[in-house]
Amino acid sequence: MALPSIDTSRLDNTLAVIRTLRDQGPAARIDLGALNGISSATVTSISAELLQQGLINERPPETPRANGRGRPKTLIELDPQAACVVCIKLSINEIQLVVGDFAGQIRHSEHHAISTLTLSAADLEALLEDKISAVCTQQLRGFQRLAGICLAVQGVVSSQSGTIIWSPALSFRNAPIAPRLAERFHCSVLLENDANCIASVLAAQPAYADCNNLVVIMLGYGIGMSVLINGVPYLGANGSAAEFGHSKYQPDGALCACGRRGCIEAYASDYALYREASDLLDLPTGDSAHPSAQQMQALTQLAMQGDPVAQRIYAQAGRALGVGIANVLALFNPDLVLITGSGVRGFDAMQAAMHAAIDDALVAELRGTTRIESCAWDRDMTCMGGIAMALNATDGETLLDSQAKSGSATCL
Amino acid sequence: MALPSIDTSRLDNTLAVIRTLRDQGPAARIDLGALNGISSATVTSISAELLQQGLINERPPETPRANGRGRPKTLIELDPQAACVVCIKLSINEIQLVVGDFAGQIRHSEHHAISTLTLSAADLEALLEDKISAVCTQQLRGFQRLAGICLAVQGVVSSQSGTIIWSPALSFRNAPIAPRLAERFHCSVLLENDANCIASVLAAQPAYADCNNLVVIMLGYGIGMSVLINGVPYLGANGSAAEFGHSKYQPDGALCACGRRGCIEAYASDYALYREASDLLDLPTGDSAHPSAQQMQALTQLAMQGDPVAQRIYAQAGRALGVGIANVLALFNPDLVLITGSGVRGFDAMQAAMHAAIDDALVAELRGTTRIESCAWDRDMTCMGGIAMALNATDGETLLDSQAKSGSATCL
DNA sequence: GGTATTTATTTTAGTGCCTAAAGTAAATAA
DNA sequence: TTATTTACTTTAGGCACTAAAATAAATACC
Repeated sequence: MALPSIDTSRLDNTLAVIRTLRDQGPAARIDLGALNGISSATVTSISAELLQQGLINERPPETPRANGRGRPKTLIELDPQAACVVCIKLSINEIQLVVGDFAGQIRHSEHHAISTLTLSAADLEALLEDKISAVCTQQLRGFQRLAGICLAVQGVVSSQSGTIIWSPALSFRNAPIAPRLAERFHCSVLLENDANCIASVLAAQPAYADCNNLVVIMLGYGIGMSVLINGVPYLGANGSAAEFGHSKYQPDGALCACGRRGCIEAYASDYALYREASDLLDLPTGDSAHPSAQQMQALTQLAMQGDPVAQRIYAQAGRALGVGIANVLALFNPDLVLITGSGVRGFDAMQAAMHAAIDDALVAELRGTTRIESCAWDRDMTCMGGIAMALNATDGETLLDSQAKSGSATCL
Repeated sequence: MALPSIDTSRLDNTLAVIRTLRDQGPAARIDLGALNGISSATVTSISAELLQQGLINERPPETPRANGRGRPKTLIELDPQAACVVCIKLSINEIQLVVGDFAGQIRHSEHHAISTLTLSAADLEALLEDKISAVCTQQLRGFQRLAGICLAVQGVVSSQSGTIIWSPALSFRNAPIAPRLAERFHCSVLLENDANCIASVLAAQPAYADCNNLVVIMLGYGIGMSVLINGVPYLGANGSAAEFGHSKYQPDGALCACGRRGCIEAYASDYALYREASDLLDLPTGDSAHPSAQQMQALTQLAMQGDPVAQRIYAQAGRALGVGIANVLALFNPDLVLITGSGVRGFDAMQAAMHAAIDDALVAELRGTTRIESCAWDRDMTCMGGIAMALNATDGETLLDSQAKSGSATCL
């Protein structure tokens, strides 16, 4: 039972104003009131505090006056320097570091090739500390504070305890990495599944704004999923919810990277497709258990050009994906299933078989009104989502902190 | 984005007091404060209003004084007469009507044998109106108001629109029944899936109180499921979430009542078990497509007594159930999966195969810490849950209503 | 039996947050 | 220059809460 609490309306309203400014950009007090269902008098009061705390700025009036008569609006905007967050994406053999400012804009991005599978837990911790320190020294001049760090990891993570339970990028398990970093950098550290980060970005797009139940499936080396219920990632009891890739297509079917048989991932992931294909087709040589983007590109192209063997392999993947999605529809009944990730490059070759499998598996009543769509992907989306989530998670702290020192400016 | 709202704390706190009294029985103001995180001064104020509105009563002090010194507690309790709700359970060839009072106690229960599959939508509406009217006339004397009606239905329902989308008990589809009844009886009508009602009852039990993510699987003629996330049933976009019975075991497998192939239900439901068994075993004659409790009892008994054919059939059902549960674990990662329903009578015969299938399907990291348990079932649980849900849903209205007439007593 | 002590409830005084309405500011239109 | 329009700020008042004081109703102790 939810405890009915003391009045938190001032905090709620202040956070709502900050988030509206972040999502929609500079806005007038009267509009902030309308958007958030509060009176403009209250916005005046809130914005006076935020100004005093240095979290927002008033925009100078535009010289070429906007349309309409009456007193012109005075726009307020987040002070980008008020805080910053760092997002680190950890994937197989690569880490990406991104810095975002208080207004949610990306300020800096860097990639590092690292053979992640050879790291020990201590190595990873040292590596991350090192990279984050370097970014702090080089990129965070002028920011009032480092509000938080988001670690976006492929695999199963426990956000609550900040533990990486199991990641395909790492050879060790159960690493409580977030508390370590939090202690080292004196800020809150958010540990997130990469699919949840991407889903948060997608959910913020106007085209998907009306989806209260959104499922995002990420095709790539592995297969990930995120379920957003009213915009919030569904995590389950210990963070291993939404493991679509390891739901079943065929009991006793193909071997999966997890060690079990018949997982969707064992049919429709990059490594599964390439495993099937490499014996039968003339494809670029290389580590066929960890196919590169070039290798996958070659395979996809064969299917697109009509090669029957490649087409058969993609159709099989589509069927597995379709049965998996049918289960997702039956169990989650989402408004929308969005398929993305680097693997969407081959989606056209899977699509027909996938839809056939879904129609075959479920009667219309259970398919419901769920839309199933694919969506373009780029590799920066994860960190954009991580930045947004880290800011959201730390706004309360930032507020408290700036109330405490209330104006006495200290820089990093 | 959630709109930060005007201050609803008085309403929240009042509802919290009412619910605490319903869940825990009579309580003192000071305890109500402690339980809900509000001051006893506030409870005094709230309870004064509720007394004036006739929703609660003060208990006379107990004559043999309780232990301890100091001023004795004055217990307040819900006035059972302040309101009542009716729950109707609609299942194959039977409807049950139950009356509950404002304190959540069952006051009356009746069963009617009805051949539900021959009803038209209009017939059903007329039937329900008739039965509810009769109950109102005979059973609701003395209650201040009929706060609401809960219709608990097997199958897919849209709670939002009050439409029965698809039920195995009915031969028609898409019946907007709830608005009709609401109009007829001038009260709010809640349409719920039967599994959600049962899950609500189970979730309220102290043994399962710490489960934020609870999955309840109902074995019976069909197979139903309810997912409770923080105590609230997860409904999905149009109410067809948690259709575990129609998630897949084997693409192109056994034929299901839904018309598709390979559903879990096509292996582990009563009709599936009996279909397999009736050709091979000497079982009571009768409609083997809709086996009775007696028929199922006979089949279960054979398996329990060691009949190898019956055991093989139950083991197969267990495997299907296991694969289905593995998918549920991968996708929902609940704290607890509770297996109940009339079909638990045969659970012992399925259990070993089920656990083997789960272990086979999922690595330990994905099985996580989920407990999988079975739990006894009785046929009144659905309506108990319906009563509880209806009361919860209508407390706000009851409050408003009694504020409006504020003391001027009118009886039904 | 009469006080002291303990515990529960009610009353009082004060705070925080919000809103509507009135007042002020800053523009354009006439 | 004045009227009108629109945005923002100030004022006055209300509601809900809490802490602390006051009151109530018991038991414990002498």
